Parts: sequence; C-alpha cells; structure tokens
Amino acid sequence: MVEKHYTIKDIAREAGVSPALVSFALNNKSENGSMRYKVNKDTAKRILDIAKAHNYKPNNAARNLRLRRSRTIGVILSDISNDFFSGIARRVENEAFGANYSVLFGSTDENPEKLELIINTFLDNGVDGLIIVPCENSEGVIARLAKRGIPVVLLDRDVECPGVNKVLLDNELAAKMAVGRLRENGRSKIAMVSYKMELSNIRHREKGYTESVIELGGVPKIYRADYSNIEVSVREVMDAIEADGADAVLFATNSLSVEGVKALSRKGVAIPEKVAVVAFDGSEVFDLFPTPIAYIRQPIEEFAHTALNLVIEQIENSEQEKVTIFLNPELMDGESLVLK
Amino acid sequence: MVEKHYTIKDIAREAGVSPALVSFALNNKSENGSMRYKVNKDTAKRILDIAKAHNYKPNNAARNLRLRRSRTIGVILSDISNDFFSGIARRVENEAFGANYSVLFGSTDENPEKLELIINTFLDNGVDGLIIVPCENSEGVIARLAKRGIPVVLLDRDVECPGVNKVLLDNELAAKMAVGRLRENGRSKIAMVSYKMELSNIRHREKGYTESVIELGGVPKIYRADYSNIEVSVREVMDAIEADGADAVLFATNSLSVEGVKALSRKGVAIPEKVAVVAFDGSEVFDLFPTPIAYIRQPIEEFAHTALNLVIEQIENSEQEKVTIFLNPELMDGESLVLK
DNA sequence: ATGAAAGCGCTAACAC
DNA sequence: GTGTTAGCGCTTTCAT
Repeated sequence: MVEKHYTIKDIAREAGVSPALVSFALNNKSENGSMRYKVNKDTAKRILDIAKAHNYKPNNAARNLRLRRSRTIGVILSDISNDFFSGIARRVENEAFGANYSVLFGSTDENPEKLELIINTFLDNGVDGLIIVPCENSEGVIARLAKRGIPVVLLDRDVECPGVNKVLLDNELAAKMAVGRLRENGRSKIAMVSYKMELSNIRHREKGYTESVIELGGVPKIYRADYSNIEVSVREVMDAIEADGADAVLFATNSLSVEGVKALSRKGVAIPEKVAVVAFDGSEVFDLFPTPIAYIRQPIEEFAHTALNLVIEQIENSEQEKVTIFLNPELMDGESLVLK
Repeated sequence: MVEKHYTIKDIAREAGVSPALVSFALNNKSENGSMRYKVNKDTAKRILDIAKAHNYKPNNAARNLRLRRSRTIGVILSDISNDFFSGIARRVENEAFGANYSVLFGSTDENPEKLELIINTFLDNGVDGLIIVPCENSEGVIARLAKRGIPVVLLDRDVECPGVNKVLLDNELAAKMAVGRLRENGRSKIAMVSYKMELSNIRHREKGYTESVIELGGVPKIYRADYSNIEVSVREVMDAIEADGADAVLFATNSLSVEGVKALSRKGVAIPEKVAVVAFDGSEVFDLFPTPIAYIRQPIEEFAHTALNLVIEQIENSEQEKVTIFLNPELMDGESLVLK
C-alpha cells in the first residue's frame, strides 16, 4: 500500500469510458468462458492495454471492503515448530499465495482455551475460513464455528462435529502396515509408544496396532507417555519396554519417535539388533544416527493441498457438500526394522 | 469478514451521535496521553460501552482503504526450511500478530531473480514494509526499494546500500570466540569450513577466524563448499581437512555444520578425540549424536524483535533515522571442543 | 454495450 | 465538544 497506484478511475479517464466498464472488462478477463457482462471487444482490448501499460493492480483493501471478504485464511496447528505441522504450514502458505490468499498461523500447544483465543483473534481479523488441527476438548468451539457458517477444515485429527470438512490420515492402516512389516522381519514382541492424550489420530493408530498384533497372534502392549513432559516420560517408557523384553517398537508420533530413539541410543540398546524401530514421520534428526530409521510417511503435500482447496471451495461456495478425506500413509523402509 | 459486524454507524445511531464522533472516541481510547480530538468524557464512555456491548470490531478493509496501508509486512528469507530462518519467521509472525500486523513469507533460495520476483509480488499485494535476507547480487534491487521510500530492514547479511536499516550478527566476534575457545582447549591446527558464496556474514566469519588464528600464532586455512551441492561438496572438504591433519574445525553456517558432522561421523573420525568441532547455530540433528556439539548461538529472538520493530517504526515514521544494529553471538560449550 | 450512482466502513477536514 | 461532509477504490444494480 506504500505507493499510489493507477486506479480504475485513471484507466477510465484515459480510455474515455466509465469506471464501471473498466471494472467489467478487467473482471471478465479472468471469468472463464461465459462473460457475465457484455463489453465490446475493442473497448475491452483498449482497457486491458491501458491497464497493462500502467501495470494496474487492483487495490485489495477496496475490493475486500466492497466484496466483504478478506482473502485471508487462518491455519491453526498444534505446534508450528513440529516438522509435520511446519511442513504443512509452508505448503499451505505457498499454495495459498498462488491462489491469491494470505495465511495467518497460530499454535494451540494442545490447549483448547488457546485454540478458542486464536480462533477469535483470527475471526476479528476477518479471515474468510479456517484450517484447524483440533486438540483435546475442542469439539464445542469447532461446532460453534460450523454453526455460524464459517468455513472450517479439520486437519490430521477428527472431532465429533458435523458441518466441517476433514482431511485425515488412514491411521489404522498406517499402524497395520508397520506391524505387518515388523512381523515379516521376524519380530514377535512388538510394543507401541503412544500418548495419553485423547486424540483421534493417536487412538486410531493404537487401534490399528492392537488389531494387527492380535491378528498376527501376538499380544499388544501400549505404553503411554505424557505430552507435557515428553523427554522424561519417554525415557521411563523405554525403560519399561526394555524390561518387558520387547523386540520391536512402533512410535505413534514424530516427537515420540525422536525421543524414543534418543532414549534407546543413550541406553545403548542396539537398533535393530536388540529392538527394531518404526517411527512416525521422518526426521532430519535421524540423519546422524548410524542406522537409517524406518518410518511411516504422511503425505504432507496432500494434506496441505486438500485442506486448502476445501476451505477455499467452501469460502467461494457455501453450499458445498462437507466431506471427510482419508489420505494414505506410506511405509518407508529402513535398516531399523531389518532382521539381523 | 465472514459475518456482519456492528459498524460505527450502528453505534452512532444507538448513541445518538455522528459516526465521526464514534470514530474519534474509539481511536482516542488507544491514543496514549494527549487526546487528539476532544470528546466529552460522558459521551465517550457511552460510546465505548455500546461498542463493548456489541463486541464492536473495526473493519480492517475499510480502515486500510481509508488509511492507505495494509498492516502487512513481507519477510523474505533465504530458505524458510532452514532452522535459523524459520525460527526468525515464527517469532516475527508472533510479534507482528501482537502489533496487529500480518506477515507474508517468501524464500529466495539464494537467487536474486527470485528475490526480485517475490519483492514485486509482495509490493503488488500491498505490503507496508519488508524484512529481507539479501542474497548475492541483490544490491541493485534493494537499493531501488530504498530509493522508492519503501521501508526495508536487512537481516543477517549486509549489502552496500544506504537508506535501509540493518540487523546483523557480530560475525567477526563469533568466529573469534570459537577460535579462542578451541585454542584454550589445546587445538593448534584449526580449519574452517565455509561457502564460496559472496555473503557478508560468511566473509566476516572468515575474517574473524583468520585474524584470530594468526593472532594466536596459527596458520588459517579455509575450505569452501558449494551451496548448490552441499552434501557432496562438504564430504570432499572434510576429506581434505582430514588429509591435512587438522585437529579442529569451525563451521561457518548451520547447514555446513550438520553436513560436516555427518561426514565426519560417517568417516568414523572421532569427535572430539581426533577433531574438535564448533558448529554455527545449534540443531536438533545433533541431539542423537553421542557427543554434544559446541556451537555459536545467534540471538534469534533479538533478530526477529529488532527487525520487526525497525520496519514498523519506519512504516509509521518515514523520517526515521536508518541504523545498523549488531547483535552478540554466544558460545555454547559442548564436549565436541573438549580436550580429551 | 455503456454509464450514473450508490455504497461497503472508516477517518480527516472543516465547520459550528 | 460535536456534527457534517467528503472520499479512499472498487463493484453492482439499474437505467439508458
């Protein structure tokens, strides 16, 4: 907004037409196919030429004011310093930019009050829609949003709530793939490290794990750590796992994976000789680890892409059918699950 | 923008005053100290009460249109997936949010054409000011910005260009601290790994290194890797360093540090027994490395805070004196430089 | 096919 | 102290 641009009025004067006509001409340019307003081809060309010559850029503030929208969307994540989320954030921002939307970010740190606070601030700032990674106990807030007709897309985690779009991983499948692979590699005592938190994605990963282990004739055992005290908590959990004599571990999230491998490494437990490992999400942190760590890969790009498209669609068409989309995980092999 | 809010007009009607007066009352609220417009205390209170009762929120689009600004600033970094930069990005965004500014991000990938492209897009989008991490050969573009009176703050790297604010690390000092510390630990053949790129921060780190080594009676030797092919390039460099029999290495940037330690580790070179190491910037990647890596810490928070304040100041007061601020590095000890 | 006019919500001059 | 007026740049009836 730092410089005076050419306005529609200026173009109108120069073309000897009315501002309204300029607006029509300019907007029909992008209108694909059927012209909503019929403007003479020659006049249109003259107008477009002048616009281009002066490098005309519409004033967003004016347009937004008139159109009662901001072309801004809010993205609320659990923790933007987590690789999975920051990866999504980056891609959403990029794609949004291409679609001429701006993006606001916020982190809930798994705190529903903070979530509500951020939502309100974003709404005050006039966002047109929201992409949200819900945390525990956020059903209420989100349901209210949906009721108010605000475009919302839930990401990564499900929440009991109608009227919103959802983009989720097929978490059960993810866990099953991991367990299956560990079994193929001859592991029989497969433990899972998870969180105590009541989050749909984690619960589904646990479900997939449990079912899969039972199906393969094993005995499932889930160890749950504290989100708020992850380092210490995971260390204790890993001690327990070692004591119980597990020969494989599946981690439920990326932070658990990092802390878990760290703990094993510090304890001198050989991976995969003693304990095989499958992480959730890859991490640069594993780069310096002697054994390449196998992990479940989530399609970050698709998460970002799908979620963004859904909000935008909903913003531009409030009648949109609400959908829940499941994305497919991928098992990335690594020596950490190889039989030795 | 998704809901119809109470407007100034509504409040005016309800309070039985003119919209203008409401505006005055509302804006004076925040005006610290002297009221620019004198509005009767009682009327003011009545207005404020009504506003609060209806949870009045000013319409940003309207305000921006009227005030000819967007309250948006652009932040252009080298690579937002680099920890140092993403750390800054996060903090800038946070603080900006508090100051009621929105932030747009872009990455140049060290490409001056891309820098120019992003700058133009941001300008088209009406940013009020820019925070830029300049890349090689970007003097021209940036000088032009400054000439057009666009508020610009340069971050991390210096560029020959008047009329812009700068926030830089005292890079010479950083290198000197590292070399000094390595010397104290009995290292005498200290190598430095750097980039070929012509960037002020890197050059200053090299300068500090060279001077310091000479001062301490050693022989400086700088090995330069390719930014575009960092993994392979660093590996070669590390081979050369080993061949030359250095007993310590100082890395010039965080990506060099990570790749360097990775290379040493893969080669089986013991840290610090064989080679002591000082990294630039910490990294989670080192968490899984058996030896805690010593590193130069840059004050990320201050970078973000200072840069943001400078742009905002410049946006709100175009007469602002341009300054260059040097931030202090900190040497974080770690076993990687301990004499064994 | 084109134009006139109104108005989105806000603020700044300028009266009174 | 308070109100009036005008207008930021754009879109959109409604007329012509």
